[in-house]
Amino acid sequence: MPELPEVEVVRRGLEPALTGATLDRIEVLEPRSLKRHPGPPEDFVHRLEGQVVDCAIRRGKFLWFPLRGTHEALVVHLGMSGQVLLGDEDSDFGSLLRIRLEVTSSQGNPLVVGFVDQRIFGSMALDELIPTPQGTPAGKGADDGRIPRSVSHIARDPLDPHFDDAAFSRALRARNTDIKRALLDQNLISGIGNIYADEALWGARLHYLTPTSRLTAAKVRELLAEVRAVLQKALREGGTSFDSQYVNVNGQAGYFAHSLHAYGRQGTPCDRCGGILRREPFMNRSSHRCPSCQRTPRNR
DNA sequence: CGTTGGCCCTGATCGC
DNA sequence: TGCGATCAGGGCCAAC
Repeated sequence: MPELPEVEVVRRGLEPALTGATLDRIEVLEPRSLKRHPGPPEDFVHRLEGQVVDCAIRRGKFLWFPLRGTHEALVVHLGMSGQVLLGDEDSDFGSLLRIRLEVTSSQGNPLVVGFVDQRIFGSMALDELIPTPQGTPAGKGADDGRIPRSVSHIARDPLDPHFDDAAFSRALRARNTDIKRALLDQNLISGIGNIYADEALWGARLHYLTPTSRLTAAKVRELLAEVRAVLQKALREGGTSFDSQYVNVNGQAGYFAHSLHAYGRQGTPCDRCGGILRREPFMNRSSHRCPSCQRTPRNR
């Protein structure tokens, strides 16, 4: 479940179950799901077994779980198709189950966490926590500034109270690229993927190829407001689910797909002006826009 | 340095 | 029904 709202839904599902939980037994069914882990699967398993999870933190689309009394964390990224499901020893997580974690909750209840991932673009890893210069909470659910080394290059996300709007605006406008590529650059602003980029650009009436250098500070503020509005609304509706692939920790789908204005709506009328929405190739994926209220920018 | 294209994967679905 | 082509919501990194 890739973008910020879907990952936050997962974090909120895991937080009460895993805070204070002990990792009893770990089974790696697909070693490629550990591609971010620096050692072999046995190393991952042995270093993790017996550890206690302290909390559940998210920055952008990355999740991590600091381990009590250590400077390490279990890092989770869902990639394009990852799910984290909660169950018990009788749960059948299906043939796409890649990693299985047996835990005992802080209440003493046995639980099983299933990491399911069709495309194996997602992964789990054990990583060192390093301090950030500012020391402010590193992400949602954090109470200190420590962050996994492998996540430290990821920018804060727009729902983070420490996200710096003015610095973002300056950095964005200094770039020599188009606005959608910039919105998808997790080193500049994190948590936005193809769906919410298209939705925010529709909201701000911006074509995805608009050069960032042409944006005024006021337009960036407007865009940022649209980004936040769409992310928050999606979060309230439990995220976007097109199929059974994008679900919360209990396997349930979100409702935001009903609220989309642009993504996946090619051929249907724009909710704002009635123009027929288009889907166009972009960066080996696709972009969705209204041809009349998101006009193609003039060259230069 | 910043920017960009290509690539990593599997499985569901579509069109012939 | 069979089968190849196409597509999927992400991130990394080599090459420029």
